[in-house]
Amino acid sequence: MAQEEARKGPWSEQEDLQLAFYVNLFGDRRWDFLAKVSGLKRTGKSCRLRWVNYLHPGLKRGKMTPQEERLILELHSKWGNRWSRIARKLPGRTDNEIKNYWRTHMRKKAQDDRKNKASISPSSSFSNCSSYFSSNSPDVEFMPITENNERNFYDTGGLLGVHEQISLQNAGKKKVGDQEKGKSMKVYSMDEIWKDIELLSEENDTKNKPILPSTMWEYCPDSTLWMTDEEETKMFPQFYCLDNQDNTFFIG
DNA sequence: AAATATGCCAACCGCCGAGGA
DNA sequence: GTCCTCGGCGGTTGGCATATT
Repeated sequence: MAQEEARKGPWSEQEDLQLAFYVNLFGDRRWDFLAKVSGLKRTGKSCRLRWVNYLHPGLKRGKMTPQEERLILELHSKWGNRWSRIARKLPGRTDNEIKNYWRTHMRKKAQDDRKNKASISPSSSFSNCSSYFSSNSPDVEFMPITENNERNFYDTGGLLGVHEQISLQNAGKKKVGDQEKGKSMKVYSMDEIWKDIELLSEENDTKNKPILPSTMWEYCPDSTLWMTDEEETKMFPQFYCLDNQDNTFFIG
């Protein structure tokens, strides 16, 4: 079968909404499936990346704190470029973010070191790092997570509803910042959600592309879609939940 | 004010391992 | 045991924003 050419490049807000909606519906595991079901002309990989690095509700934005910097330095000296592993110890930070951070800041630091070395004594840039730890640093494990209890950041389940977060992102135009995470359940009507999507499709001039596949279920050959409430709750700790009585969505 | 350099970040690419057929 | 698909990971690149000259 001739696969349609996958879309590449920056994601539109409409695509983000679409992806977030379907991730909340089906969970964040089967990315190929999600890519198909959602009607997005993206690869599963691309969807996963977008979710993990940008749309995930638990994401922290903004500058690294000194504690985070210290932790990155320490973990990198321990594990090297195992960014995903390091990221697991920094809740809300992605491997990509840490990788980028390391590249820019450490490159700069290395340059500075080189300058310093020229004037002081010869030493590796890491000896510099270790002195950084020993000095003024309290316990580096400021976020104690045991190996067993290690929560994979990529698992679905953040504090902020996707719709809420995307709205915030739209309001703040990309830079989410350290906004207060949603502490209470928020209720959206179907109309609100779809209005958002419709607005976006108008803005982006999507030329009447359907947001949803004609019948969603034709993409769901898999019995896992029919789970008990309990199973579903476990799998999707946070999702849109349709209230039949007043036709609203809960995000919880 | 314009040109250039640098910083930052999103996204792609290719490789690898796990799991299923 | 082999092949295939998919997800995850690390490296890299491209483009936009900001700073500097």
